[in-house]
Amino acid sequence: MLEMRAEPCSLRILRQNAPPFMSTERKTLEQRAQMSDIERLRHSCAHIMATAILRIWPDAQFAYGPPIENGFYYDFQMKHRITPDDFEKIEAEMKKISKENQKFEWIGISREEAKTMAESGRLGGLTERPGNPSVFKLDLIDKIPDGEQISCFKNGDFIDLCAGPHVGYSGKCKNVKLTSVSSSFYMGDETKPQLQRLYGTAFESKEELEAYFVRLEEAKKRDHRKLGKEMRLFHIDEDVGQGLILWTPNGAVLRQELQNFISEELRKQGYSQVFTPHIGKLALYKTSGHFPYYKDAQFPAIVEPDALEQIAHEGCGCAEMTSRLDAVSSQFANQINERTGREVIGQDRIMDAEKLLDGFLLKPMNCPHHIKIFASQPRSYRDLPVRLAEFGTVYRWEQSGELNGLTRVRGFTQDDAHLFCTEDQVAAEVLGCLSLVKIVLNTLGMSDYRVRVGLRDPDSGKYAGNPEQWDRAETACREAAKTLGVPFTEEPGEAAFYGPKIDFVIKDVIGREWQLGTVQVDYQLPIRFDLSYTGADNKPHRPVMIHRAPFGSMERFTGVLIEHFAGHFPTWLAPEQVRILTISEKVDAFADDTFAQLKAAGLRVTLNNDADKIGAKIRNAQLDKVPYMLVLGEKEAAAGGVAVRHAKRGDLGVKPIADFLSEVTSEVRERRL
RNA sequence: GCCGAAGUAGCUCAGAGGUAGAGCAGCGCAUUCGUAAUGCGCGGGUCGCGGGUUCAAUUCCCGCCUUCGGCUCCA
Repeated sequence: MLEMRAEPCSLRILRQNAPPFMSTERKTLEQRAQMSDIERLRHSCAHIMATAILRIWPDAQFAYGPPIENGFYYDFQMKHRITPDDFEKIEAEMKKISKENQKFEWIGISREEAKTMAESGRLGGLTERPGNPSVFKLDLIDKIPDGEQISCFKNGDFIDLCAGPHVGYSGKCKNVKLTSVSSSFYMGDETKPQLQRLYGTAFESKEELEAYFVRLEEAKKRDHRKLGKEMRLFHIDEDVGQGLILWTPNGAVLRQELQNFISEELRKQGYSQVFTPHIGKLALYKTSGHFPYYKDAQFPAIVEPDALEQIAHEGCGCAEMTSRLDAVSSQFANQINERTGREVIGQDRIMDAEKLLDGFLLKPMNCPHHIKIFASQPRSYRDLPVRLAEFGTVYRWEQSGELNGLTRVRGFTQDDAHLFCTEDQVAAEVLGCLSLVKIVLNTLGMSDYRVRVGLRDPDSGKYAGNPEQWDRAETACREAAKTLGVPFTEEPGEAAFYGPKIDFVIKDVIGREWQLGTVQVDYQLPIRFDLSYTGADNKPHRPVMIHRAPFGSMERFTGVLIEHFAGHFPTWLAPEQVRILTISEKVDAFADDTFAQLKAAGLRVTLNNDADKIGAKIRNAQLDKVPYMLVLGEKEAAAGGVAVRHAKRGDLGVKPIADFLSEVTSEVRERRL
């Protein structure tokens, strides 16, 4: 699961969840016993796959082979590198093993016996393998707590360290298919050996197996990267840079409509729109605490031309420049440490003021800018809450291997806002944020989501702020989550160190989960920036900050949305809402007139008066996923009507233009699905 | 960043040590047609980039870039 480190600030960017099965933690025996039938089957398939691999490559050393959501895998190490060309051979061997109908037998052994078997290479092998000890099994044995029964399973000649459970006989495992091969680190640890990971899937019946691959094919058809290209929604260009999205005209319409929608809701909820630049001084992020702690995840600092010339003149090297950029003055350090009441900036970062280098940073988040807007004038308790909203573009240096279409990018625009309020207002404001998220998701028909409430770990002392404050904020989050009417889970230890949070995890139509929106309560940044407002008692008070983003980012949300609708956007979002299709040149004038009327009504309409036949024009419009097609021929011209065809609902018959216009414009205005 | 695979026309893809081909899209001409493809013709590629081997490289080798599948990461 996601690890929540002590972060100084803010909107955790919305990431796909690590699937729960990635955890290599040992399961308890009780958890094992709860394995479902299908998991049991797939886990047994992993053993059969290992057996097959060993028959072909006897040197293979196996590590860990669990069932996963849609199948199973086994991690192993061997000289031969598996490629998809090997799948057929391995599958054939697996089928053979299934036919042999080997019994899965449980064997309980002592720790000593287990170690002896592992050292001889017998454990996780078909025979003893002198000189090739089962290194991973040895390590796994060491991880089994003292006193716990060491459990093995044997099928045919293959004996594996395994807590089970398994199916009775390998004959059950016949509907199996290998799906992909990749690599992984032992125990998910980058410093440990890199293993080959072979994935497969298995089902009880042949029909289910086939249906699974059909579903996969369907899923591929709605991949936002494929649809994005086909529908010309966005483009990523090598010369611009990886992970940097170019929103093409069609995609820009989609994004603009989404932003208009959010903006309308924000106005209703009393937000103020702001604009801030894409960069800010390094000192700003030193105050917030983001620099240099997250340096690896940021684009490098931008140094002013004069300063650059100066240090070049001084013969300053890269390493020195970096440390001069990272450092702070003792005055700065004292100030921050005093405000927070802890030594958040160590002595090692302090440098003489004249050696310090300042520069700019492409903003990795918007909060510091919004904080400075809040702090730009004296604030009274009567002004609160102050709600500052911005579609703020941020830049983060994501690892190249992580980039993915619209869902993982290096520059993205958050539908961001920061709320500054009194302690007493936190509950109501969190509630307001959640209702906004709910409106957004409902409007888009995304009903399949769940909510995670991240609370503090009661046993940890890492949290900033006082316990009473935390209790109130956590209660506020919990109560707010309850009002959503959707299942939510409370996850202790998942809070940010500066405050509790609520994350929205959205399922797309295929069932994949994505973390999008988030609401976070923050007690820490107001302290670091020494924010205050004047209370009714005429004394300064510390405001509480709330970070929130219902979409998360325009990029990721759009990506999810494309897949959610499979490209068939509701009319209000469709880049092209209506296409007029003429049957022959004889109706060109009528078509022009109709086109002008729809255009005047504010619809995004195009006219296809090519010499193609009507069947071809309809086909093209269908493929372009245009919601409404108006077929115009001599009949319609004579009657002053339009023959309406909807991309999903088919032929809707002929109706007067005025009727069609009022229907579609109200559909768009109401943002109907 | 790590492991593996891939990159040929706008798109989907075929091909092979002797400087490339299909379908769709585009353009032109003909057709004037009633709810998912009218016909004929034409244009279009430094075969991702840079080196090397060779008489000859898009093809073989090396490096790089990008994409894909994972891993790791994800303020």
